[in-house]
Amino acid sequence: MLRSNYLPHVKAWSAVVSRLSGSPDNGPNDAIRLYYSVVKRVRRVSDRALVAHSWPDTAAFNAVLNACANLGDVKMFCQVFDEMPEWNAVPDALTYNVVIKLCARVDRKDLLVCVLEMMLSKGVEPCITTLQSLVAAYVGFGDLGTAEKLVQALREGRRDLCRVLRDANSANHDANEEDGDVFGKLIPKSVIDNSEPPLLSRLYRPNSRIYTTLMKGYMKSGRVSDTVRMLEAMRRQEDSASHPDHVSYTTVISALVKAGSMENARQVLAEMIRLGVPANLFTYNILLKGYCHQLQIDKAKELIREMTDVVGILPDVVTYNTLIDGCILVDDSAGALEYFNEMRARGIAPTKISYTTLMKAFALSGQPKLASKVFDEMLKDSRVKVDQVAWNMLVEGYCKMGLIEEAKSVVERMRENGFHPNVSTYGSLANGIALARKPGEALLLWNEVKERCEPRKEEDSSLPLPPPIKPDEGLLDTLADICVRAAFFRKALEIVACMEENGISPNKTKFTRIYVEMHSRMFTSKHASKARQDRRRERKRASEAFKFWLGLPNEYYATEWSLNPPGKQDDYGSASI
DNA sequence: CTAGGGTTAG
Repeated sequence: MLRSNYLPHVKAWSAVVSRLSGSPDNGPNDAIRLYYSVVKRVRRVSDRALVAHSWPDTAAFNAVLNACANLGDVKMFCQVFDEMPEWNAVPDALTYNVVIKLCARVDRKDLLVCVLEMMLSKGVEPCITTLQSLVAAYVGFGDLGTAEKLVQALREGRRDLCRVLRDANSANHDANEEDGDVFGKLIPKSVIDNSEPPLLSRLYRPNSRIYTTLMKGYMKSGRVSDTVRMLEAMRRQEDSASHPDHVSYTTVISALVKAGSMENARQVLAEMIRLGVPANLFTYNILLKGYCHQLQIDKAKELIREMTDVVGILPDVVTYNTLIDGCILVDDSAGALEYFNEMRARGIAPTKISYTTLMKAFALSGQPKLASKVFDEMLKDSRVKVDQVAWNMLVEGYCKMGLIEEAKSVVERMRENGFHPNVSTYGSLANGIALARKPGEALLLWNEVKERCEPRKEEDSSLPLPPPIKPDEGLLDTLADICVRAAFFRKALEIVACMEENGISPNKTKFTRIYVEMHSRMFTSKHASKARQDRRRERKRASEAFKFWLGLPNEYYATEWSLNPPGKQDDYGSASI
């Protein structure tokens, strides 16, 4: 079989897998597919030793596992992991670092310490980035307390890190057991039963990456002074490996920019320059965003001039995307277009974010036709792939103008192209419907939203059902608002019940005001015909139920509950709050 | 230059 000679060397195919594993869009899936296509061909060769050069090694597995982790696919991860012995590939520190990343992706904070313990018990020595991954994972969970304890323990030269983490974790037992059986084999929780946890085999000094990871935690949670204090502490460190570098400074600048302290942010930049720590494009882009958000476009332009002319850093696509968004913030859609064209003229390729941001400029300024033209350009540009956000922006453009029919036909096209509307799409439609004053459309929309809220059942997955959605406050409040105004009280009650199921408290004050202003004199006409009164009965019942929910005086206060027809009790079901 | 600190769109 000559064919077997055509099997690529593991170094070659795993390099591709590695590159794909972290790339956006379908990269991780392609990575896994590539792995299986090679492995399948190797398995077909009767004497596998002949194609040993193609066997996946530990590095190849790490790349595939990274793809699984990026997808958050625990089942696939365990499946690939279990195939390692077949090829004599032994998990190394990097493999377990990817496991840590997987735990972070799928919300299993409780398993982080188990990974560390398993590494130690299997004799795999953690590397410094293992510890950084752990810090990053805790930071990602918003658990800065544990992240701090971890860093502090490292600083103190402690080797009982597992003990430290177990103690920190003992507070929260609410582990998500759903993946337990899948994870069970990979990371046995039994390791943390009674016995004293293993000790680190050596000491680890925190480096500036670890400190910066913790700083990022402070930054993300808006703790500006802690971020700045961390920088100061790093500067006082004796060992140069923990001194702040350009990323540390940039993180501080990011924290200050987020807090709107542009003056202070500029001072940190000046400090970087003074100390000879090179600011880079990231640093400038962050500052740029700050000026745009402060609506200081002039300052933004000045900064770019300084960056280009003095420092010699050229703007990139992110710079331009930020500037385009900055124009939108000051209602300058023409300026947004100018920057877009300037960018292209300079040979900087627009990304899907560039196109979508430019669409936003036209959508928000009431020019859906122009937004649509940008969308068409995007479709023609082979370098970018139209995604959900772009479709949503197109829908938003029409909804912003109350052009419901156009918006609906875009949603149809969107479906034909394989994208299901999401909460954001529905939010735009709801706003458009409110603007167009077409409450009948709101009923249709609510029916669809209601369908998508239902948890899907495994059995009837014969058809590719759209994924379930978790409606947000904006969407439900808008729908309820429309229904209350249109006196669709039955539907309004359904929607507010849905809000409460999703932990959103409906704005009763607002709905009461709308009810009193618009409907308090409803059903008071004495001149209606008998037939008309009959037709109105159901609506009146709904109205009373809604008043009951609002806490307004209603006929239930004056009437015996038992007077309701027994079979009709359910009518009020959604009102029983 | 793969897991591994800092930027942009709904």
